[in-house]
Amino acid sequence: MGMNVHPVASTQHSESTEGGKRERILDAALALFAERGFHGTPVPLVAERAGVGAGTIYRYFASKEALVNALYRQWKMAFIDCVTADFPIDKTTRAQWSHVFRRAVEFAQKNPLAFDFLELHHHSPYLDDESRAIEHRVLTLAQSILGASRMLHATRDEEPMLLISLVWGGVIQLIRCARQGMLELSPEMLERFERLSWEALRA
Amino acid sequence: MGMNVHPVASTQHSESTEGGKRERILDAALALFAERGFHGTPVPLVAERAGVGAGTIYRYFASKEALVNALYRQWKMAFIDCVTADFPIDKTTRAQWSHVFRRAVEFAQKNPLAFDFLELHHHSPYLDDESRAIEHRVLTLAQSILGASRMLHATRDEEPMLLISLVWGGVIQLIRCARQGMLELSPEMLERFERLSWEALRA
Amino acid sequence: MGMNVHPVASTQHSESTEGGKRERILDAALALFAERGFHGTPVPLVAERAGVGAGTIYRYFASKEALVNALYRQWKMAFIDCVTADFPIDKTTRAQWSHVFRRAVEFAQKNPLAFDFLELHHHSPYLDDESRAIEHRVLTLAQSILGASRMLHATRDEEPMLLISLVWGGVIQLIRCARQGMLELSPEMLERFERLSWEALRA
Amino acid sequence: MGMNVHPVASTQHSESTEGGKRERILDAALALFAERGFHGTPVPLVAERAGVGAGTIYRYFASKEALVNALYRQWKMAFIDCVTADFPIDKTTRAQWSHVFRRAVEFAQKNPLAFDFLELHHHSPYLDDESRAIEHRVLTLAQSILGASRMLHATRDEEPMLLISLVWGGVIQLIRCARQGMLELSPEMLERFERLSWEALRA
DNA sequence: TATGAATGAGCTTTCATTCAT
DNA sequence: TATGAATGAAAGCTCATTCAT
Repeated sequence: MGMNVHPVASTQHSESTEGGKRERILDAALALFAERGFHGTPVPLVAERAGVGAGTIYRYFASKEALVNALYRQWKMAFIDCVTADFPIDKTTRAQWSHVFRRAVEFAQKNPLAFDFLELHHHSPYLDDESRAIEHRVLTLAQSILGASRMLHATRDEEPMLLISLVWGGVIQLIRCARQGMLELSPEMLERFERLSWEALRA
Repeated sequence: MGMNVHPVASTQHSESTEGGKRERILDAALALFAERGFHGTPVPLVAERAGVGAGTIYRYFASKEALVNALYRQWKMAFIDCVTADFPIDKTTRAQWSHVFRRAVEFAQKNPLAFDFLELHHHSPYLDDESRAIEHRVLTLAQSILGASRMLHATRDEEPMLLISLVWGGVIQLIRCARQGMLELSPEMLERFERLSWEALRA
Repeated sequence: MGMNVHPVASTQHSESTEGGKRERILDAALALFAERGFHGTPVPLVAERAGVGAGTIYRYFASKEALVNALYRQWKMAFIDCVTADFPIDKTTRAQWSHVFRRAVEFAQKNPLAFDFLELHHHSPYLDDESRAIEHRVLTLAQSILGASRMLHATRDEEPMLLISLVWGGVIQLIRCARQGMLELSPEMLERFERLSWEALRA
Repeated sequence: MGMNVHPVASTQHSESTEGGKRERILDAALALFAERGFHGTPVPLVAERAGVGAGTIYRYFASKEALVNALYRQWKMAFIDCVTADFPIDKTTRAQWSHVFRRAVEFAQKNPLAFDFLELHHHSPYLDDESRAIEHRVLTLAQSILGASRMLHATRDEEPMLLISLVWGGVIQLIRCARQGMLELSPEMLERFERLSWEALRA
């Protein structure tokens, strides 16, 4: 739960006949932007997939750029919420990393299109300042958590950005490999990776 | 040398007046595709930056897609060559990882546009099978090397893809962070990251 | 009175909350068509300014063209009524011209938007035959009056159309100049122009 | 002559197969803008009439607005040149007015579309500052000439703008009437109007 | 009766590609 | 061989009109 108050769960099916128009447009845009990129996706195609008229999109979003930004924010926030909800703030750093890792993988598995979209579009020129600001918040949060656990000697006495790069880049790559069929993300495999990445983090 | 026989060195300056037209076109396309993406870059703009006529591009490349594929292959190969050239096949796994890590970072620092381009475009719908095949070769190579060192108990007794994902994803993320100014890649920092990632790999 | 039974007085304020919807629509259309032209004015914008729903306009007017024609007729008639009401049929031609001139200027000053609208739209392709017929009636009237006074040697022994063109074109130009701020239409200035134009007409 | 160095003479035929593309576009735009207005004329229609591709227009003009401004300036300048060329600066004011009147009528008869276009579009919101500046120059010139002749007691001792409004508005109206078939502009008729308007001007 | 969300045809503009030079 | 003017299909977007409410 937590993440379920967001449109996360409701959006991975794409040709729904029910549902608000705005949501249908966002769903269609997610699938197409993830697959073909922003510039590679014509607005009329989004409209067709959403089952609405082309003009209708402009009743909900001021421009194609506004649409991609709305989409980006929605899913970035959903991802952040998913990972941070029920964060075991009073547990060990070990437990915290376990939580973050599991939630991130869970999000990517439940929302594969959203995961691809976020990976594909982060730091694109058409993202506005607000979208980029959200991006920044995650890093800041991660840095502060790791900074704290470093003080407690729970994690390695290292520059936090180095540790974050290693394990977070690792997680993203893991999911990508799985997406390309080079690896099957069985519960056992996930546990092994989680242990492995914790080895890289811990003091 | 190794990597120097490839167009690596000649391509990071972009307005050159000398040089073959084909190369000038590829250089211009690299800079523009890296910055604005494939669909976001008009062919006439590539021509202008290359200092050639728009029609000339079509004398060297059958289409815009052919151009991006040629570019992708060129740089992916250059990257592979850079990392694999002088590979210390007879040294310790530790030395091998050190070699790979240093070369990858070196490549990214010498060819920032190429690094961005490869990251941005991997697995795009307009890449053809041959381009994708090259992508695959790297992984296969890495897997076999790690498989061998696993046998020798030089690296952890783990599924190679898990280890590869972790450290390789880490390297890519490290470079990205540096590109965005969140980290300065000083020699010392690089050494620390290399040690860190080796810790994750080693038995 | 005369002209006051027409919607002349009620229409130069534009955001009225009272009043019939039809009238509010016509008022909004007048302001917008005068400022931006027919093709330059979206129907939804007319609706917004009129404070009605977009669909409501189509309950009162069959189409945008029907609206502009209704507007044209309304104001052309209002103008004709304004100029012809209380026409001193039994006075001297001199007095008659004075009346016409004063009334025309008065109309333009009281209804600047209507004056601009009529000037901008006369003989537009989207005006229908009926609208154009009204246009014609004015000229015919003027010609007959001037024809009569010519017989009486009150005005020059000239082709009436020539005299009409001169003084009527002059009046329109005078008002235009004033609208553009190139001239201030003080009572004294008006009197001077009236005398001048009479000099052009009189025998 | 004088005006013949400008594209005046060459532009009233519209479907020409010879001629520069830019000129063909301007000719087509003139006819269509004069007939249907700026907002009422789609760019592809201009292209079709000019016998060029739709995209070609944008090689010559940055936008539809740039096109209408170029057109406006071209013809406004042509008109000014036509009226001012060979201006009898050292002759009587009477001769000067005769010159201006004849040239203006001549221009309107040779370039009926241009005359309509200029009349229809003057002071439109899409005209830029430069276009408007040209507009202003004419008035300033006329005012100074009439101011001078007033000093010499060659014309009435009146506010120049009043006289200009009267006779210039008259000329425009005369041409309009002729265009609508309400008057035939025979040489004799023109001479009579010219005499009439001079009567209105002279001391 | 009145609405305004929805539409899709049509607008302005761009751009991958061609071809006369 | 190299060009870049020209193209027209298709892009992003607007708006006159409709119709379910």
